[in-house]
Amino acid sequence: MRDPSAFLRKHGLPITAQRLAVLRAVSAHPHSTADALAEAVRAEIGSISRQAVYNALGTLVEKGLLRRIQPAGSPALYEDRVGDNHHHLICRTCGKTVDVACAVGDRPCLKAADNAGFKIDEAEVIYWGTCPECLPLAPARSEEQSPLKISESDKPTQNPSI
Amino acid sequence: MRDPSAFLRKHGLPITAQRLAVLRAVSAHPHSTADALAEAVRAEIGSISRQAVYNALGTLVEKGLLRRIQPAGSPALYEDRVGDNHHHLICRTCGKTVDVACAVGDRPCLKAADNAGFKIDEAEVIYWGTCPECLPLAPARSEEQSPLKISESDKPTQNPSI
DNA sequence: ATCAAAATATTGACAGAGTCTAAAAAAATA
DNA sequence: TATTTTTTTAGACTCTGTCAATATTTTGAT
Repeated sequence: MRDPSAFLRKHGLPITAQRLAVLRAVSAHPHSTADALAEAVRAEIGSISRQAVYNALGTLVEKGLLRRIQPAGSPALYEDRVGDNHHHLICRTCGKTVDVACAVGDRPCLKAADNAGFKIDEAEVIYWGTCPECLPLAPARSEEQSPLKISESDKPTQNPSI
Repeated sequence: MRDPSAFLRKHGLPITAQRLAVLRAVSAHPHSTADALAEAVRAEIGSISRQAVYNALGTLVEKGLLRRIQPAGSPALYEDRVGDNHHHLICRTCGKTVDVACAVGDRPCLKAADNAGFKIDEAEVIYWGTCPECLPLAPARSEEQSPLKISESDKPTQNPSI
């Protein structure tokens, strides 16, 4: 997004310092939590209320400027890459999240085998696994761990993006 | 699962009334929250603590007898259909959740276009849309609403399964 | 049947993430 | 610049889920 101000204006949204700063923070730190983004914004413009961050993220997601992903066991993450139907690959150990192109092509994921009468508008795909850095640390894995729940002791680098 | 007791024994788990009741509750009300399951169990055996429900669900998921799904914006849901790699279709309006067979086949979802060096162990797919009952209520939809977050006013049938 | 050891259930406090509300402040509009 | 609309702030609150200590139940062997 080249001109965030123009975009906000186009949608009839008042342009505020908070919204612009949140937008820049997401762009600079994709796949970050609301909390991490609030910190990033504070580093840039001094201060912002928690609610203002949630407000900004909420309306920007609603208007389609941002995308919210909510992995199991993790707070919501935000990114500014929208409209290309890409998916995500998340490390169960450190939480690192990377984008992956849709495996099936452009937007075919929207077709379920049987839609049960639903009108489907989104296919959300999350690949769970272990990232290259964490592979040597935890080669074996039992049936399931609570994903993204890192005990304070064995976390290598939480929120590596920010 | 025909004989839950045998299964528990096989895994070295003590057989408790709570675990068996939770198991039956999930079987009777698939795609329910921990809270709803607690209610169902209470209706059957009188009482159970919240923690016991979480404990039972946790260990049963861990042992592979149950599956936990955690849709964005919703508390975790549980089901007893495991091991067949099916996916889910969720109504944004009323939260109704139905099973759908994997569109691509047996377990090919495990292949991402580019695995970025990750060792992928699960592909989680959720189709978001509007169910037949809710379609007439909300024909138009803006870019995104907070999924599964139903304002008290316009919810048709929350937790229809229980 | 009974008893000791191990595991689970209960209870109540606690934590993280997010929402709600009313009042204050800032943008937009005229 | 005055007015109206919208956003921001601050703080209380809710909802899911977890932690920890104690009481209870299962187990397995007598």
